Amino acid sequence: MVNIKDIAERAGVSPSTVSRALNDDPRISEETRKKVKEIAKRLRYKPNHAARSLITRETKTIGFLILKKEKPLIADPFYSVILYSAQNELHEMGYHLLYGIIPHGKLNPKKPPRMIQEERVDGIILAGPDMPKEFIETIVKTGIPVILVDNYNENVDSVLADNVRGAYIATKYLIDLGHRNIAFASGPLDQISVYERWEGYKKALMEANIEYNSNYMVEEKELTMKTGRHALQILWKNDLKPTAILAANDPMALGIIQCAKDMGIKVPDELSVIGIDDIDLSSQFDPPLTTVRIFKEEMGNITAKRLMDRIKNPNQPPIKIIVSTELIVRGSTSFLLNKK
Amino acid sequence: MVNIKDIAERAGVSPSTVSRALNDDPRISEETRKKVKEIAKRLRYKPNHAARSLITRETKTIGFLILKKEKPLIADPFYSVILYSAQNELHEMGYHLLYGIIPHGKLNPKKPPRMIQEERVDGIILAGPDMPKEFIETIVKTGIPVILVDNYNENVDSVLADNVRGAYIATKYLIDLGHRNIAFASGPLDQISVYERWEGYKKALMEANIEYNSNYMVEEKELTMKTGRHALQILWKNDLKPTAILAANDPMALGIIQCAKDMGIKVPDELSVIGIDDIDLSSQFDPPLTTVRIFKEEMGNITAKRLMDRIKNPNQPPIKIIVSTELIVRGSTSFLLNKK
DNA sequence: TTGTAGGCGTTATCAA
DNA sequence: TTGATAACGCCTACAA
Repeated sequence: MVNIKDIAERAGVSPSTVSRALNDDPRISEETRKKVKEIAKRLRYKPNHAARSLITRETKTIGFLILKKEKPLIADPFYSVILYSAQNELHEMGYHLLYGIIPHGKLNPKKPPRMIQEERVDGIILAGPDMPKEFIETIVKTGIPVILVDNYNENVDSVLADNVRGAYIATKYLIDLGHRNIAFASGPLDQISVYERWEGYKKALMEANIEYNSNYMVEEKELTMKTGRHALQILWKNDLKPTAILAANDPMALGIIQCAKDMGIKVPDELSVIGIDDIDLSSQFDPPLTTVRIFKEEMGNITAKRLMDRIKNPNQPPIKIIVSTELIVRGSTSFLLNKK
Repeated sequence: MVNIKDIAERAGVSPSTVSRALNDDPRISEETRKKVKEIAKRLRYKPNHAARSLITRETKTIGFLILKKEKPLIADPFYSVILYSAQNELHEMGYHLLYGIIPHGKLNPKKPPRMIQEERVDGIILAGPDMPKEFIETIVKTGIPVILVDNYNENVDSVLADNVRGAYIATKYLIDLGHRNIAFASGPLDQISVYERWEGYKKALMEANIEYNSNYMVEEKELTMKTGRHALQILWKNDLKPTAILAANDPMALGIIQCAKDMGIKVPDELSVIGIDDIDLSSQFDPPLTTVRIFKEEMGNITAKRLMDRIKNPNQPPIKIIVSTELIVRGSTSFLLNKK
């Protein structure tokens, strides 16, 4: 690979002049700058990253860390989109993305990840709600800029969807359709986004003077189609069956719809179902799922931008960025039919 | 961050001794080695990556490149799994993964990606069937070790699922169930894996002396539930309707099942449907999808391992690794019922 | 078995 | 406006 010295020789100047010309140092003559740049281009010169970062102490690389649970070895499409859009944004700004996925068992919350210890990254994105608090704080202590996506910690920047409002507008929509017996098929409440959705659900009920009924709330361990099915079976044991269900996310909603079909319950005539996420599948389902859209791509972009900003200006107080949500009405919800 | 000099001082030896002790150079005394390592550990020393790679010319980093189409901004779960398992394997071997996603329009096939030009990676994984040939060859020309996943090029290593056999065993299974009118809901044939699946399908027909009927083949532009639905509608226009359909992948198969339900066609009684991929959803579907399992995780692992091997021993001829496939019988297929 | 010195490619400092 | 020189942290001849 061609280096700065090669260019210097050909241009008849010193290596430091070349370096300055290439970095647009103002105190270099237009003439030499031009000449140097031309030669550099002709020779397809690219600065050696290791050498540069050794002295500048900048890697122009951002780490993206995500935790992996044992059981569902699925890569969650939600984070795939975040990953994509974040890297896209970073690339525009001349940064690279170092991707790390930590198997759940292997995490040592007291030890910063290798990419930080080896000084391979200038900042780090922590994705997902199950990042242990202690681990986050270990990383913060290293002094590296950090940002959280789909998670919250008061000491660092974070980007979240407006889950409270998302669940709220979904529930309110059901109420406006005439429903009163509205259930919430929940996931693990220790995940902040799930918890917030639960809050939004309750808030809408309260505003409509509908009493919260704990029999209408099922807390599942996971957010999958399978647990959705399971939730419906539990809910259906109630004497007074719900006429509408808000699911904590789309896969659960889809599971509920499927299970309802199996049980001979008509969706949406006998049961309205609404999800949260707007995954791709939802629009293709039968019936197409009414749901709350999360702007995932925007979340990824914003995460990247905010992290860059913090790297440039480190002395800012932590902020929490809430990305709005939007109701998408499709076919899985309908007016309450007066059957009794 | 603590460096080799800090350790040297504390240990009362020279920096080079520290370096040697840490790298297990045999001509260092057990005693000093022990002492040095202990201090290093206590001080949480991690070698600075930039400095090391500047001299060793090794980055201990592998690039993972994937193309992004304009339309479906979805991150394909297939590659998410490959990505995960490859990075997992690389991590075990002390390597990092630099993730790059190229928007389809932005690709310049004549220009190696920035991560290569800046010498940030020791090798590169190219994922996906739509990587332009010219681009692959541009990269090969740089001399960097390359491996392809779900794609093939005679000049480089590649890892593929055994698509021919997968489609073959699926089709054969349908034939063994008594079906004769078997359709193939295809995706774009310029994708190697789709093409191979088509071949496997034809091979099974031929062996059973069933004539290939081009009316039973629909080539869709994409491999989604939507195109699956569309394919069924086309196929159903035939005078002699198929009694079984092999879909080019699982989402298409699921779309076919859904559409069949809408049209009042009973699956599997009136129509057997079989997919290829075994995505997570398939087992949860109603009816659960009979499909051909692709060992995605294994493909990712093997890709990483082979690339490492090639980095260590560069002078090997290119090889093509075919990972076997496996039939998973579930509920979407059944014996042909004699209705006429 | 260990230490000294030089160099990897780049940028930063100090002179000129 | 430019050049020489040092330095970043590590590794590796060569010397001791």
